[in-house]
Amino acid sequence: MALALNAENELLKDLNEPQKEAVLHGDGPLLVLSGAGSGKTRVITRRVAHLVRFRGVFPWRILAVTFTNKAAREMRERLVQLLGPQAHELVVSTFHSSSSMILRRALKDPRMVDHKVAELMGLTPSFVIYDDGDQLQLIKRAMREARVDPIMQPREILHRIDGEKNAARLPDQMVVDVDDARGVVVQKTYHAYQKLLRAANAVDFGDLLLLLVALLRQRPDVLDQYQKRFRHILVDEFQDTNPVQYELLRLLAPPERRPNLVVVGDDDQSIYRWRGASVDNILDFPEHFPGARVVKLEQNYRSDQNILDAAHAVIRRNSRRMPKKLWSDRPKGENLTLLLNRDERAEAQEVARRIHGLQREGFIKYSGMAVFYRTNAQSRVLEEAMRLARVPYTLVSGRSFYDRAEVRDAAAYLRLMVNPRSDADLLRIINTPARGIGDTTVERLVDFANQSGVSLYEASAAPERITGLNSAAVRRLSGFHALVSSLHAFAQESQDAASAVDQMLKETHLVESLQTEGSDESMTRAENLREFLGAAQEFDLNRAAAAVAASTAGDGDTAPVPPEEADLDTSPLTADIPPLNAFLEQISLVGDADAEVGEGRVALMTLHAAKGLEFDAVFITGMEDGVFPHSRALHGGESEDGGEEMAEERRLCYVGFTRARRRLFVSLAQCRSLFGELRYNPPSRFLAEVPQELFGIAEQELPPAPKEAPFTKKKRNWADEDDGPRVDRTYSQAADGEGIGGDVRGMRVRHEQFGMGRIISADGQGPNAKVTVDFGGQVGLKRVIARFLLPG
DNA sequence: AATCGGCGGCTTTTT
DNA sequence: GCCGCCGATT
Repeated sequence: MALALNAENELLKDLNEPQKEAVLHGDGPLLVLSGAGSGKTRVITRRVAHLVRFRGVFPWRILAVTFTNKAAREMRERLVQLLGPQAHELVVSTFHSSSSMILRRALKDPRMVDHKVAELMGLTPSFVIYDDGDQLQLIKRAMREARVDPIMQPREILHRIDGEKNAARLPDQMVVDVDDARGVVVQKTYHAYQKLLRAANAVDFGDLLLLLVALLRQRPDVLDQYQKRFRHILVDEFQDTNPVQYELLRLLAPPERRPNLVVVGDDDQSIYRWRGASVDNILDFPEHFPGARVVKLEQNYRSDQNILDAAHAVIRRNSRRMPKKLWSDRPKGENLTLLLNRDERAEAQEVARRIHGLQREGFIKYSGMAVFYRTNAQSRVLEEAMRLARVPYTLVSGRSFYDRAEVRDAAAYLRLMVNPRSDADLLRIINTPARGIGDTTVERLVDFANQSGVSLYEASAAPERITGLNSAAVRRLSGFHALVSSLHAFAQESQDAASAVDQMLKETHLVESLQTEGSDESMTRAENLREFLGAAQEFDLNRAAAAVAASTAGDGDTAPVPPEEADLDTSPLTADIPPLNAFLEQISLVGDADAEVGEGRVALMTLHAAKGLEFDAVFITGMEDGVFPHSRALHGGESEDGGEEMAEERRLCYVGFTRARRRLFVSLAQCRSLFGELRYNPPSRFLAEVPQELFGIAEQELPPAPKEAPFTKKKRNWADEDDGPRVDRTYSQAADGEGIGGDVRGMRVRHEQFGMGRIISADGQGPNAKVTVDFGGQVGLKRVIARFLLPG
């Protein structure tokens, strides 16, 4: 017993009081309001470990959900450290991934064979998950088939459908006013779209949650099973839950039963409202779950006080917050630094220069620094500056590897292997590599399939029945059908993902066809496909290792299962999913998990991507009204959400600031080109909200901004220059704003292609102003865009 | 069947 | 300013 106590103390020793309270909280709902850097992951992992080791809870009774795979992986790793192999019996995964697994299990369950859940009709356990691109394709098809008025962009319809799914509404449950033409379009398309998905044995991301909710609502027997199993549910980043996710939680943990539901989050860090997340979920939690205990974690262990003060100064302007204030017993630390720049290039240069400086001082490594921006479009200039200044950097952006065309092709083949009904995948690769099946043939195939009510794959089985096809087309189609059919048969037998990938690459000749092309680019693509095979091999190895670990767990000294629950399924959710399906699931839901921030490199990312990370030094660029806060949020007062958009921008700013441990640089440009146009934005309102005394003095003189830029010079080679204060020479020919800059006639100019010349006449304004130039000799008169000219 | 050019669009994007 | 889509062209 003494030993156990010591072990327990070990588990609690470096926790502060509220953290301990959350870890030791007994039964019933608990809301942990956890400010930035206050150790929330630590609370969740310690609580899980405590439940298992000191409260006799079986690990398989615990469901821990996160939003991102990265968060899930980190949590799992920490739990393995705390619990050893037993941790593999826990369910630690994302909402989507656990929903997907529960759905697959349910579809497989013999009791479900005649499942009465209409929304699930047509789905088999090997359903595939459609991504963004697939969705859009399907939307277009749905629009055609439902014959809707093309008054809306497919993208917009998709977005609206997504919204409906996030709100847990099926097509029939959509609330549409008859006069609302657009709403009618959305609803009709939504109906057709769902039909197409089911016909293809496919789901989209939204379906994973929505269909599970529908299933649990209509099948009390299934619901009961999971309610009984998961006696402890923990949710991370709860501020980002959307209504379906919340509904799912309420089904699994009904409020009236005082469930052991622990949600952890920070309303101030809710930045995904536009994706359907609802801050109300966290704000109203105590109401929805009567008797919920609330614990606040307000001690920040990450940032110096100055940084926290700045962050607080910004976030306090939001109304409708849970009252709390972060504090730290860390020193005040360095002042914040404001970087004023003439334009976005100067800004990027300055950031690169400061990064060099910090690195040279020796206290902060490249890997401890990050540059944030509001929109991806801003990254280009920053990247360029980093390259020229020889600052090693990584661009942190989602899931690059699996987004490459050739990898997606390979994935499409794999999905067809497990699910030949997947029309979107078939259309993607029917002529990849080129096998002479052109648009006309495909069109006829699609028509035929529609008329016969079968999938494209099935339709291609008897191509001679398709009207209008010549014999060559018939032959090619049946060849293609044979290929898919053979791959499908192989997949049924295959015991691991890698052999299936290998077989697929062999039979399709994807790699060879790229190699015959011979260009550098196609060689890289071929290489990517081999890497894809490598990923499958690695996946198999990991899976084997996890299986071993799970089988050796299980013999702990936890309490016995009560006899009435003896038939409860306690196996890992991943059990029984065939390897190839599991691999595909990982590709769809996890993406490129290994593409981690490079060691020894500065990280460049959007503010959204920065959530959950921390760095010694942070640069926030583009601190201008219109950039950050984004222009869309600027005129938000009268919009339907009453300034919620601005509130979200402010939370984003708070997230950005609180990523910094020691140094925070905020940077703005007096003007920047946006959509090819020079824009003069006022400094961000968030800057004005930060008390002056937190800043050192703005260190640079702000050079006068250019008004118009008739000549954009080629990039200077910044890296070759010294580090002194610089005056960029890009706009040495600043003009006065009239026409393309006063009278330019007669001016000597140089053009990259045409050489030297003299301006004859000019017309137009702004970036697309054109001039007629006499280049003399063979070239003669040319009308060119003024931007492409250098001063001669 | 592949390529070229014009046109529109355009925040963020865990899954 | 850049990308992606669509239609037209060879």
